[in-house]
Amino acid sequence: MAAAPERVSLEGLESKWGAWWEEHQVYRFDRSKDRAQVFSVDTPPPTVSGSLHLGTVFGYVQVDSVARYRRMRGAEVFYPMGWDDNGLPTERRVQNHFGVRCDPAMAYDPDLAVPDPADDRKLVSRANFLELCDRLTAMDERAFEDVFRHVGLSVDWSLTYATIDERCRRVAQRAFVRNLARDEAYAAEAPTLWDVDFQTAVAQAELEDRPASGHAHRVGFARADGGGEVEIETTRPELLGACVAVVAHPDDGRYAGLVGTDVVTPLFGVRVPVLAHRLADPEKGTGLVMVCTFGDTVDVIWWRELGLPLRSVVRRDGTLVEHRPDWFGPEGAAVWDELGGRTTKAARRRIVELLAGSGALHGEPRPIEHEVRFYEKGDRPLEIVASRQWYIRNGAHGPDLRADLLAAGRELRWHPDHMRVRYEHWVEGLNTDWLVSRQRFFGVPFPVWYPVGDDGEVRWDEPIVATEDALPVDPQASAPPGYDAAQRGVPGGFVGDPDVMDTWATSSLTPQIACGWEDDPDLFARTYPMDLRPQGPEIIRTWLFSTVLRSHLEHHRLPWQHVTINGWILDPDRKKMSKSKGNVVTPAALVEEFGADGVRYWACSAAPGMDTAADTAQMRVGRRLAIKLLNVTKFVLGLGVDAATAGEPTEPIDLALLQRLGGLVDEATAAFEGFEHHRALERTESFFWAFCDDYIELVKSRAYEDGPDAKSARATLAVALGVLLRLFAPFVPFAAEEAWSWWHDATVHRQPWPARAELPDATGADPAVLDAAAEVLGAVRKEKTAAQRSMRTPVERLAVTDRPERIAALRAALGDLCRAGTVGEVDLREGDEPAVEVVLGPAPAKGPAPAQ
RNA sequence: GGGCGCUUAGCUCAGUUGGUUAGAGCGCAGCCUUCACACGGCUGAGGUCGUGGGUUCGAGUCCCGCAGCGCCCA
Repeated sequence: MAAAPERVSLEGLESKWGAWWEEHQVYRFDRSKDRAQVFSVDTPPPTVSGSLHLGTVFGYVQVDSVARYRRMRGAEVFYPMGWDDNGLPTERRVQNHFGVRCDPAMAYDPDLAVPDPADDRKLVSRANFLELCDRLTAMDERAFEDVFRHVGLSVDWSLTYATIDERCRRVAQRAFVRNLARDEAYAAEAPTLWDVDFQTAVAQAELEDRPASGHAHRVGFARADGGGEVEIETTRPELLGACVAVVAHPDDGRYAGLVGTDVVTPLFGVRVPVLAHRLADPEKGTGLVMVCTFGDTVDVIWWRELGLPLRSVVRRDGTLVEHRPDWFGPEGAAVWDELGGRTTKAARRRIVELLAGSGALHGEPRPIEHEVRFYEKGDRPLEIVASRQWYIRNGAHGPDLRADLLAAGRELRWHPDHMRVRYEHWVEGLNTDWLVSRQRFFGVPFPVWYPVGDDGEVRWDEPIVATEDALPVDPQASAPPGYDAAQRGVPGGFVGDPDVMDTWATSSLTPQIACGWEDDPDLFARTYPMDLRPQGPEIIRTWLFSTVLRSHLEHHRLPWQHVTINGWILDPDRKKMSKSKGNVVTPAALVEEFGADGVRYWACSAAPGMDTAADTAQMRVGRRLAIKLLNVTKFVLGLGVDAATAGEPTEPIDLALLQRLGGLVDEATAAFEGFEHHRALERTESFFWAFCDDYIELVKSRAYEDGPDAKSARATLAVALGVLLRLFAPFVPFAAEEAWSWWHDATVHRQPWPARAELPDATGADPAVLDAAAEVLGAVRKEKTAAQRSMRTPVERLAVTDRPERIAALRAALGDLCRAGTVGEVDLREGDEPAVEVVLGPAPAKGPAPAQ
């Protein structure tokens, strides 16, 4: 216990109390508590590639206020942190940071020096590349932890995990192996959305549509029966060589006679059928559309539903195949010599020239604006290629599972509730199973090998799945049971699955990872299913959905009871903050300027789900609140307040304050119970300022005196301060702890949350006593301000006319009112017209105030 | 095109089931060095609650239409 300093300050509180909390393990999880006593939080593992975004701090601080509240309510809070370090963002950052590219064919170099970014595109082996990923993420994780500690997140850092660490790899592989055993996961050769730059498959959840400029080309196809030409319209003429059919809507009378006949593609001379399908739009272009394998996802539907052949011309790097496809007619050969090997963009330009030269291009290409499908992290439009990929069933093709997942969404408690519909729309709109394999390096490998036949062919249909006790495994580094390492890649031997899991395939298991699923059954029983999943709105369809899915498949239950969704951070122009706009402020700089408590106050002022401007003015207000808290505490303690000698509140105005305080405690508690931290803060704050400006001003003179009246004031101040510091502790934990430390030894963050029952009995107190006194005091101040006089100016005469009950209430606080307003003569009168008359006296003498 | 959310003072936002005269903070203006606080305090000005209808004794609050902004999906 330290006495309040002469002059209070917020400087240095973050490091002082951060170190103290760590040393005393204030937030350490006590695993002797059982499930009913535990409140477990499934903290989002932030992507550790680059710098921490203010929006992340915003959301995490809100959650921390809830965690701190629960802890004070007596729950044992299970609050781990995780880092999401695997996946493409890290690979991309490693490539840029070190100037390297991964070449899986190279051998590991144990002596590889840390590459110099100036050596652009230096090739390194897969193992070396992964080491560089580990090196860089370790640096980022330290920086992130530092910021989180400085804003006072009350996580138990001893529970930290990273999505690429051994424990996460084991959980991800174990869950996958079980999915596989229950036929919830499967591999399939299928058309796949493909990013040609990253050269990896991407999932439905990672798509985004972007507006793009293009051209509509009218192209003539000859009728195979020699009956002239028909006209199709396409934005992707470079795929003409991949054309497998032409479709029209079944009700489109213009083509009723054409359906069922064949047409011939220009340039390549390939005979393709004209077919009817409901997805052909008669309003679009000519109403006839060519089907290619594959230009877009509708092509995939046509290909599948109409049983068309596969004729691919686009390779995985976004260029056209070099060799001439064997389905072309003789005239196609010369054309392909020009097109093969070109990028789709270059091929498009050339094929338009060729079509124009042959007369098959009708009119000029017409410029259009349309939506084009991109990988959300990608730079070029997605292609669709046929490839072998791993999938997890998600209800897209299973009505029972979909119904279960919809039911799970209804059972989950959403805050705010309207976020539920985003989940429902996503589940209802799913059209493919979840594609979980990625053709990348820094991720969790699939624990699967394949035999190689004596003929040298890989038996992709006969996977050898690792046993659970062997996990985690890297099939690129170890051999499957029954084989030895020398048999890798040789006839009669084996190969490892080359792919890694999508990041979400691991992070969809954060509840299992954090709670120690299978690895620590005792911990799991005490923490799972978890109480709260806090997260951002943009990852409902990815993280939230996939976590619900995995938990349903494995445990047949929700992974958590509640989910809170935080809002976006907007810059002062109400634009979403983003690095590309250059309007990002670093959280560390803001903590430096406004203090952790100031930044936290700003964050906690926002309701769940509410978009919020990055408003430094609000942070300044929070900083001021924190300072005020320290000053008030210093003042109250300076009166000689001491819990042991405080005595009992007896004065009507003191009892009035206590009754109001009880109401505040009820409100703040109810707000937190409903996950409305912002309401708890707002109510506490407004009570606090009225407490300072009115109540303290009214009673302070009395509190300096001796006798029972003074004791009543001091006891009330002590009780109120003790309650207020605890109510504020979740929001401004540093100032609250500092102030608390001046009169207590134990941390405020493990004190019991205030309850009405602990307050001195104020039943029957009239809260109007405080209201009336505060209002008349305000009238006196107003008069002094209007006369441009000091607040110490004596009031010669104060006359108040009001309803009888108001006059009675005022009389009960008259002594305090007169001292606070330096009032001499008072005239209280009952009457119908409320009025306050203030007659000011001469200015007080200069010099020190008389001793009280 | 569909869905969800938002629209209240110059700015940021409260306004819980419909109920006197719509609130707060910031900013602004004026005043006060007052013995917890100038990293302060006091006082004040400032709003036809986006818009048009409807329900009701009564609407910022409920219903319908429209507009603007944002996000998500197609």
